[in-house]
Amino acid sequence: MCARRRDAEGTATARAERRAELLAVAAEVFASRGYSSTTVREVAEAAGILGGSLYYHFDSKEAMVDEILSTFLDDLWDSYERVLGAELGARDTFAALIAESFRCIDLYRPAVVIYQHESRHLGAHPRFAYLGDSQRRFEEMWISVLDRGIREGAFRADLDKVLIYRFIRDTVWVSASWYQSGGRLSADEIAKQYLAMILEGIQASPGT
Amino acid sequence: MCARRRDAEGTATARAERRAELLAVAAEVFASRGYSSTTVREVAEAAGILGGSLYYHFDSKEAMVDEILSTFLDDLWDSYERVLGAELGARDTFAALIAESFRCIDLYRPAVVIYQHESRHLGAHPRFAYLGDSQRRFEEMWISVLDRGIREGAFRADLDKVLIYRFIRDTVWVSASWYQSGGRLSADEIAKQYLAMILEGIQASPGT
Amino acid sequence: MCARRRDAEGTATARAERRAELLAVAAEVFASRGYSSTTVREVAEAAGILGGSLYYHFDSKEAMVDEILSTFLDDLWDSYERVLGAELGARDTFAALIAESFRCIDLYRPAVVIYQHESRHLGAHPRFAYLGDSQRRFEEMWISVLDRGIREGAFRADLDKVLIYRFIRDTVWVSASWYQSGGRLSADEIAKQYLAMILEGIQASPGT
Amino acid sequence: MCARRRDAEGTATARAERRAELLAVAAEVFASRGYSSTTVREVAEAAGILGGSLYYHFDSKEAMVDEILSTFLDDLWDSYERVLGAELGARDTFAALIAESFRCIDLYRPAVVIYQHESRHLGAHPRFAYLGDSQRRFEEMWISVLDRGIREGAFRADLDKVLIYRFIRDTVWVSASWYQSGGRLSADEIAKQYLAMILEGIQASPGT
DNA sequence: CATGAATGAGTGTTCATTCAT
DNA sequence: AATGAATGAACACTCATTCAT
Repeated sequence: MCARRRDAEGTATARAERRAELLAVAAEVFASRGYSSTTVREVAEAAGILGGSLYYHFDSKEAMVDEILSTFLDDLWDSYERVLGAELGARDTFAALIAESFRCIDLYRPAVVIYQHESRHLGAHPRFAYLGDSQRRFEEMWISVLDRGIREGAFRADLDKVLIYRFIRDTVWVSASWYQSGGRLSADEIAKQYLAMILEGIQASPGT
Repeated sequence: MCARRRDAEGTATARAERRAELLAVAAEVFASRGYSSTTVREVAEAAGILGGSLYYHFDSKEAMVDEILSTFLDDLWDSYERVLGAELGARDTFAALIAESFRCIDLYRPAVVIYQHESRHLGAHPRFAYLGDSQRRFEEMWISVLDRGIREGAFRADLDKVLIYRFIRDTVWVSASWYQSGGRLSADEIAKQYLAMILEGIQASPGT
Repeated sequence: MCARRRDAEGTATARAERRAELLAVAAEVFASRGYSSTTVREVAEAAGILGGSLYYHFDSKEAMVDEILSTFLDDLWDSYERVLGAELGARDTFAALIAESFRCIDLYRPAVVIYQHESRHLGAHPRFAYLGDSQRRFEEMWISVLDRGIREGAFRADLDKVLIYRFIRDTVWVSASWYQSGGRLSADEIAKQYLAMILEGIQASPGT
Repeated sequence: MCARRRDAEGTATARAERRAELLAVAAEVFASRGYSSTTVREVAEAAGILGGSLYYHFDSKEAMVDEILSTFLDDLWDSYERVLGAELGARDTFAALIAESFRCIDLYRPAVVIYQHESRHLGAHPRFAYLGDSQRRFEEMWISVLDRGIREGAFRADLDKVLIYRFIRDTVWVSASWYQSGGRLSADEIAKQYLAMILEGIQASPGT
């Protein structure tokens, strides 16, 4: 019985590991070649197997992106909620959200790239309704943090709130398209400098 | 003679106008659905004709994007060169380049969106080598302006130059994906506020 | 009235001439590129007009080959019948038929080439049933001449009649594919040497 | 181990056999309907599969003809070289070449037919440059054999050499268009009678 | 007579997917 | 788990043909 359970666990784990391996490969390929221009054969080839064999592990090409994207988004929202639950001041919340975003970019770079390129396109299918939901929730969250920051006097009041939101969102998330884990600059370092640019701008301070 | 010339001009113009019309439609569709996921039939349908009819005007789907992208890039570089030729200070050059960029986003929004989504993918073909060339030239130009600004004391010296470049490039150009000509905010207004955010940041000034 | 008739005749003639011109061009193009691989546009271009304009003169691409082939076959059969009507001996009939064949190759080279390449393919359509009829009549005629020649002692009796027929037919008609009117050898000269080879072979005579 | 090797051989062989089967079908269809008027779907249907399925085995329609033609030409030239290497007299070389030609017509009838109908057309593409090469080599070879035969006194000197060459080439190879393997006359028998006609002609000998 | 824009059926080809092995 | 042959719908593109001008 014990042996059996160990076996069952072993194969279940092995299966999950193989899935994860294949998804990592798929994410990388989808990110670099684009989801719809990538063929299932290319994904399979990158994984060292034949096209048809992927269908033992996944129901469809769509199911692969689905899992890639939802895994990433689930982790992202978990971390965002942890930050929001800490009940910090607006500025510190803001800084923490930026840091968490870069952490996720570091961890899920291919998924982020796919998200940016394909979310509008995929969002049309009911299966991917969660992409739109996430986006809306995302906007609400940031606008609310910005709002609070303006009320608290941490952020400028002379700018359009929605414009600030988009400015930040775009600049942060698009960095996934050039970010390289293990590159010249760490995710932390990029996060730090990006936070500085967003908050203080790139202009030399008059007093410096 | 006069009639003849008018006729000749008329037909040549009519042809060019039809091309421009169809290209505008194609650009819009490519931008919203993605180049490779858009079928030629969809473009044609959006133009109110049948798929095959597009081939009377254009050699291929590729030829369409080619014309869309190169028209945009030609105009962009013309205006950039006008700015650089004016020999302003680094800060003013910087501001003028941002303004010109937003002017082009306003004029060529679909082309810009296509450029961002497809340039890496298309750049692989020799036909689209100019996309890579443009990108390199673009980076050199901005880095050189930033360099000059740092030397002139206009920009902060404590940030990574390449990071600043990417920060600006991403934030400016990605705005094409949500910008709506005739929307709540004009291109000029967006350019102004973006310039403020880039230069001064979103943090409330201590003295205010 | 007289002027009118002259005009009417003039235009009717002009029309017929234009048709003939266009058919000559079409025949040349069909012969060199193959009927089905030749596009109507290519024919038109070779004639210096646009594709659609051919439809003022002809009902269809098919109608063009039809006219090209039937014109040739009508002339061929007229001349064959003249030969057969002369009631010569088998050998002289044979020689005259060969000569007439080469005369037609000279006059209708492109039509002959088209006939050889496309007759089986076109013959499937009821419109081109006459191609098959012609072929059958052709075989009967030659077999009967050969038969008579064998009975008269002019031709060898130790060979398969059908084989002789095919041997001659192939060697004569295929020459259309390389024959050039106005080339090094005239049609007459080729006819003479071919007749010699067919009758006497290429072996050196023992007595020479 | 033995089982494995058999398996490996088995699959490789099975694949090669399937290719050969499909190529044989394709050759037959191309030969009877013409290469460019034959659709890939027709080839597939003749093979009992669907159009797209052919692309599992072959890269393109072009790749199919390519393989069909080059397989035939490779074998043809191998056998020609064996004949030429035997260093026989001109007449025997001549006879052996004719015999080998008919052997190849018997073996590769559809390929021969395709070669005759499409070689000019296909030869334009660089991929099929070997068709032109083969043709030139072919002419050189025959002309040289004829030359030698004339010098040796085996062949008549009063005929145009190039004309003899074309006479033979056409008459021999066009026979592929009507030859039926397993028909009334065997390839050997046809070769024998053709050789007789070419060498001695069809005229009754004076002494007989 | 000829143009040029459009049609629509059909072509070669691709590709996600299936399934017996 | 993976293979490999096959499917079939969809794609970019071609081309004979039409027709208002």
